Amino acid sequence: MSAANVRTRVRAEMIAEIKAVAKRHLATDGANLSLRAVTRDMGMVSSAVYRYYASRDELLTALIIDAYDDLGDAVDKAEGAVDRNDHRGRWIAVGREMRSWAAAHPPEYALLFGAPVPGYQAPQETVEPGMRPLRVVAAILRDAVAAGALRPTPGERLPRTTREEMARLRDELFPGLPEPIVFRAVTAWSMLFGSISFEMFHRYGPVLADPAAILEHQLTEMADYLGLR
Amino acid sequence: MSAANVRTRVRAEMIAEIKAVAKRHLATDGANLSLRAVTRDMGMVSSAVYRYYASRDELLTALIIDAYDDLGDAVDKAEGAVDRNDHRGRWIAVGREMRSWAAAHPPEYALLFGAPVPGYQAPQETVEPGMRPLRVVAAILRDAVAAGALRPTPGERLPRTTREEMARLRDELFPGLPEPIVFRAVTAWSMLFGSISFEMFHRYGPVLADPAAILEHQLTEMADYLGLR
DNA sequence: TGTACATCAGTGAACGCGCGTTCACTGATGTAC
DNA sequence: TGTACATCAGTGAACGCGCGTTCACTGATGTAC
Repeated sequence: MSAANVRTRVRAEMIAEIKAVAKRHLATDGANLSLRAVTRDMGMVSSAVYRYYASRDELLTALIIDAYDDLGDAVDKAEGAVDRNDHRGRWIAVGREMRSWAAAHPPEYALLFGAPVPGYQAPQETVEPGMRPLRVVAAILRDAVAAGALRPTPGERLPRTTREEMARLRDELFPGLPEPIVFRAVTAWSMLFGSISFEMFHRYGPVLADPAAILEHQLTEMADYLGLR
Repeated sequence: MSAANVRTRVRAEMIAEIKAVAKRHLATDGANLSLRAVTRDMGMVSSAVYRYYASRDELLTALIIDAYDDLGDAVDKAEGAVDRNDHRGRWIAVGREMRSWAAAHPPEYALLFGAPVPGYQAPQETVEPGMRPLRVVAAILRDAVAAGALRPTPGERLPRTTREEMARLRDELFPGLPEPIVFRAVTAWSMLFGSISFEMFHRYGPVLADPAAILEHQLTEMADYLGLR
């Protein structure tokens, strides 16, 4: 309750407002977000934002991290609500929630998963929050293997470079999983993003009537592919 | 050889040069392509470009159509080189060529398949060239069905809305194919784009050593999934 | 083949707008004694 | 509790740059007779 806390709190509120306004601008401007436009909306002078962010890129980074965390929280929550032994249901919950979140936050989705912003290099600190959903998938597969609930993949032979790649990925993300399963996880994950991106970026041509239903079915087919039962 | 042809030819060359320079700029500027920068590179005054394109968006549209056609040609050529009865090989050739083309033209890939350019609405004339590769896939599946070379998909029940959606898609793109096969084609296609986009937009985190090999294996798994033998 | 006229490409200046960032400043808020 | 000083948020002007598009113009190229 010290006096200092007032200034600190006001500062936190300002940061929150800047980000909120900036998020609204993402919707129309995409990645060429304008600091001046943001401050204009807030009734401030453009230079004032430099009390909070050292540059436009720093604000962009903050928005990216926020978005990844928001997505990560949503996925955690959705997946956490499913019975731990229902590995198939957990996987589907993750995919379904990824799509729901994207549909609810199109500009953020584009920012995180669309083409990189020209001239902007995402700093290291964005990497870890970006991995959260995939880590959840890794945990599901790990649990399934531990419970003996993963149908073995048909004895397939990965090419050597690919197998090494998957081993590397396992060490980072999928501890303890055999390479072919890591491989299938990557493939299913690609499918998920391809499908969501098609919908979000309107690449299906004519608008689909019920993209959620389509994804739902795709997720069950990918569950089979992953060997989840 | 009439005199008029000279002016016409020069004009065509100018258009080609404008597009070539604009393509180079796509690489650095992405979708916020600048007409002034293009004309500057050509040693022209900025207003001169209006003799060739009525607006920046018109130039963007021309670039998009060119890119779709370039991709379409590449896919046609790659797929056409495979034995007609090797349906599996034809599918793999399509996917492989899509990736090669993307890897060779990252800015064009981002333009076609990344997040939509803010404030730019792709006109109708870009739709048809954009469908070309998927039409090739449709032809492969049609041939495979006609040759009795498609393993039947396990008797799966699509949800009603999804089945209707697939029937609609069939009428547009996949004449004569049963809904479950259309569905699997859409899913495999999503996987392909997800995988290419992950690579092109650097969403795999650390750079992969051999993304082409990974995609190759993914394509064979998707061939199994499609029922191609 | 030569001449008068029409077409068209490219110029240069301008309009009106946008942007990120810096800097010296005012005035309010917080801290130390 | 009151006062002197330090911190910090926000201002307003400016720098130096970018952009798309319009417009009246010059001069070269092409066409009709």
